[in-house]
Amino acid sequence: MESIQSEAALNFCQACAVRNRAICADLDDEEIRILNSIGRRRHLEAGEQLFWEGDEAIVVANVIEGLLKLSTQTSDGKEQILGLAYPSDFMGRPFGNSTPYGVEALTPALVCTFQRADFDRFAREHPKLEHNLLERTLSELDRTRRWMLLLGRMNAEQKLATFLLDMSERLAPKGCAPFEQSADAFELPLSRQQIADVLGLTIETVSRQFTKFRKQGLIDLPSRREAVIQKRERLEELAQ
Amino acid sequence: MESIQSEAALNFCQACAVRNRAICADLDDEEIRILNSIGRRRHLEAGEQLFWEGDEAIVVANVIEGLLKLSTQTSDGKEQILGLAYPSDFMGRPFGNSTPYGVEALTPALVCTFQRADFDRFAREHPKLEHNLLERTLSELDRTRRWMLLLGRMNAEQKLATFLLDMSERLAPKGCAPFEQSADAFELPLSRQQIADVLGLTIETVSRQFTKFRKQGLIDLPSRREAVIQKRERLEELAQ
DNA sequence: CGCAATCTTGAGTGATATCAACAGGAGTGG
DNA sequence: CCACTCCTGTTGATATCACTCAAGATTGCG
Repeated sequence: MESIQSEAALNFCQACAVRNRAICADLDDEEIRILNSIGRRRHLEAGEQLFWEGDEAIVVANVIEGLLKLSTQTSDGKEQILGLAYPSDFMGRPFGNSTPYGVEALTPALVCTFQRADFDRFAREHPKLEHNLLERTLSELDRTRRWMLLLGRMNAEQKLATFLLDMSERLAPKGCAPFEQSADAFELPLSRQQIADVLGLTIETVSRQFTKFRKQGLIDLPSRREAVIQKRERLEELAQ
Repeated sequence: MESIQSEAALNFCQACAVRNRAICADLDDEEIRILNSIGRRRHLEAGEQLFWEGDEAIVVANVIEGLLKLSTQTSDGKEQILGLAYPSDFMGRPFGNSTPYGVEALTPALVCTFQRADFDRFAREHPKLEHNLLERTLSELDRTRRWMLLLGRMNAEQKLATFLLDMSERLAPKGCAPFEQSADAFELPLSRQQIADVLGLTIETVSRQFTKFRKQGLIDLPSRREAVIQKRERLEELAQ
């Protein structure tokens, strides 16, 4: 088992779909070999939990495929989704004692996990990786702060318009080939309740806003899990 | 002028109040000397702006003394405060093109600024500093995400209770001497409007909640800019 | 003392939450 | 193929919390 793992090690990372975008980008072969030896791939079903809020921070992970949510809740059980993790995103809390949020797969997902102790040690010895992680963390902080404006100062209409535009942008690059997949039609990887938990609303308010947008011809909803943006400019005006 | 600056260089940082807590902690004398040569101290009056949202990200800075706010606004002018910067905190966007938030001093402040290009170059050459910055950014991201729960899922009462407890905690270590300053009585460095902008509320709602807490005996308000926590446990229950 | 800025309080409104009923699909078993 | 159920989402009725608008009160300052 051990030898199979190490033999396959290089191929694993080399063939990795996010090899050039994740924090392991720009590492040399030797570094990749080490990283590979301490990382483990893991499949998750939709709905499966990768870590729980308040866990001892034992594990960190990279997303290879799929979509996951980071979330927390008030003591009376209201949930707030703190962010979504797309392929190449990093999850978990290095250099810390506990994971301050739970992580759950929204779609079937493939992640690359590391024991935090291993990861921390490797990171401290490899500034290039720490630099990549720093850039990623700074971007994530910017994105999170932008979301604070949404949560604190936008009404339901602005929130949903912003959400739809954000999703269409983030889900589009999937087919980043020459024939780029239309960003206007996409599958919603979140349920209405989860959308509500992202936007700080209730499921009923989200549903009503969807209906309103549909009746105004801004969007179409072929099914519960599909959305089509029909008047992007108008949505952009609403989102501002 | 130039020579005075470089002569005084070492002393500047060595005498710095946040020397051991800011991202420059643990740097050796030579590193400190370089950092000092590229940094400039700057005083800010309360209300003075250090950078504007959307600025080209030309400058980054460390807080030495005072309190500053990071904020952004919707296109219709509603403000959201994204965070407060206390002594030893880092502000600005290294490795990026524009500062995604404005920074304004809430009290008279002393900051240590760097041209971003200088800072970026120094950081990339000094992993220790990048590591410090990474740890700080990770903590800030955790804190920001916790605030998302407040903005998205708490009511006005929970928000203000959380705010008061947070302030009392963050302002307390000022007198971190043996005779620690009481955390229960503190000066509010924010106006009612600014508190509203932190909490995603209106000034009237904040004012009403203050009055309610005062009438319930949870807090005292000796003046507009002072608060005294009288029933901390009760506030903690409300904040959850 | 008077003015301006900030804060507080009041009254009324409105957006979103809450509670409740219903609708539509997907899966299951007869 | 059709009933049945479960789950998710939609729609309606009502309540409530926070916002808005407006008027005073307090504070600081020249």
